[in-house]
Amino acid sequence: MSTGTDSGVKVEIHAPDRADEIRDAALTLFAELGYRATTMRAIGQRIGLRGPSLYAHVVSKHDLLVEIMVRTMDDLLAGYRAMSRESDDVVDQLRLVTEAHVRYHARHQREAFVGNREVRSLEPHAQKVVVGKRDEYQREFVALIQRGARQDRFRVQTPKMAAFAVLGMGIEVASWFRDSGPIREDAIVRQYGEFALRLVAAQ
Amino acid sequence: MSTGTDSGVKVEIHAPDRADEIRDAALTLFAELGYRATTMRAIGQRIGLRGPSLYAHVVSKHDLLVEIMVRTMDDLLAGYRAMSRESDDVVDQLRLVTEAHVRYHARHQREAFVGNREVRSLEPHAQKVVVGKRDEYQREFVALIQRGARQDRFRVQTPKMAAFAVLGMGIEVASWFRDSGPIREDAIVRQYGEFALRLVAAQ
DNA sequence: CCTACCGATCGGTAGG
DNA sequence: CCTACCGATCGGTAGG
Repeated sequence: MSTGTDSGVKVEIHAPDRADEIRDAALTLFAELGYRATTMRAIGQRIGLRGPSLYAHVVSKHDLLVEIMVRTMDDLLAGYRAMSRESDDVVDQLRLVTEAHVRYHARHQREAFVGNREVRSLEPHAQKVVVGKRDEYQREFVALIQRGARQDRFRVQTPKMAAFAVLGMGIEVASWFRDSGPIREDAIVRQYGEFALRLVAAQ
Repeated sequence: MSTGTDSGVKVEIHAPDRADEIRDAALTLFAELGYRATTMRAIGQRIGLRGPSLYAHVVSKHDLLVEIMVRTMDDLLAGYRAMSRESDDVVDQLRLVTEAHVRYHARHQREAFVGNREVRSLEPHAQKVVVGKRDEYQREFVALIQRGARQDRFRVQTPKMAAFAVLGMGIEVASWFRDSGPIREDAIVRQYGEFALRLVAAQ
């Protein structure tokens, strides 16, 4: 066991066991084909197992989706909190949390794609949990922009709309960013941080 | 037959026949459940038919998806072109095409959701056609922002990133806008048009 | 971790 | 536009 950084957040790194391998294979296929179109057989095939063998390590296909989506939202929330603690200045905070948001979506495209596409594939209870976390994440951005507006550092009429615009442009990075493309991850992250400040007309 | 306006574009309005009814029911279910999870029986049920009866009006389930997605991209492209013809000023143009983009995503949430979620459910040929149209739409925004940058009306380092940011924030409107919510469609449309100009630091 | 297999679902066709 | 039905797929279990 050791610790590493990802989006600036300390995360546990441990030797990947079978369950982790399965989750990773599932994530790849859920992103490529969609949850419904992915079969347990295909997930097994990616790691040299037969479909039924997976059930020694995971509860069900649905449970794989839940674990993936809960982890995604927890990582985003942890990234937000870590970054907002880095500064007391609301302008810096908005830049930092936007950068973390965009970096996550550039680096974790599979998670972002599945998270946005498969919410409706979750059973009602799991959906409530995941949507709750997503709403919490969104509310953090809204509250931050409201704070900035109250301090007269941001010029926005509706903090909610500005927050959703910042979140939305960042989410879409997951759909077009390619590691092999001409635009570097750091360039995107910095540029979108700047875009966020422009959006709220930061003073 | 008569004509109406939608996103400022003249579109043919005709008495909806069975095929239109089926497409609309399919669109609703594709958006709610996803393409794979939607059955022909369920589509039929929404309009009082049995599953097999649909085949008198449509070729296949896949063909329904193709028709829906091609129409979506054609409507977006037509909206873009209609709006960009409304002005010679690049600042006005960016505001107008962003407004049309956002209005489409506020009004056609089902189409937007399916369009973004189900590209990978298309057969290779159909996927090439739809992705081609989407790329064309994106290139229009990039070219417009490049033009504005050359005229020194926009201050952007990478027109492509600014274009994708504008497109992305608008696309996400389809995920959170609710007709019954506190924010009115016109308010969103105007605000996002303004956001686009702020993003490119329009002079 | 495997093979064999069950039960259910579903797109599409046959034949009226 | 319907009922009856085929052929294929798939999540998950049994039993080793």
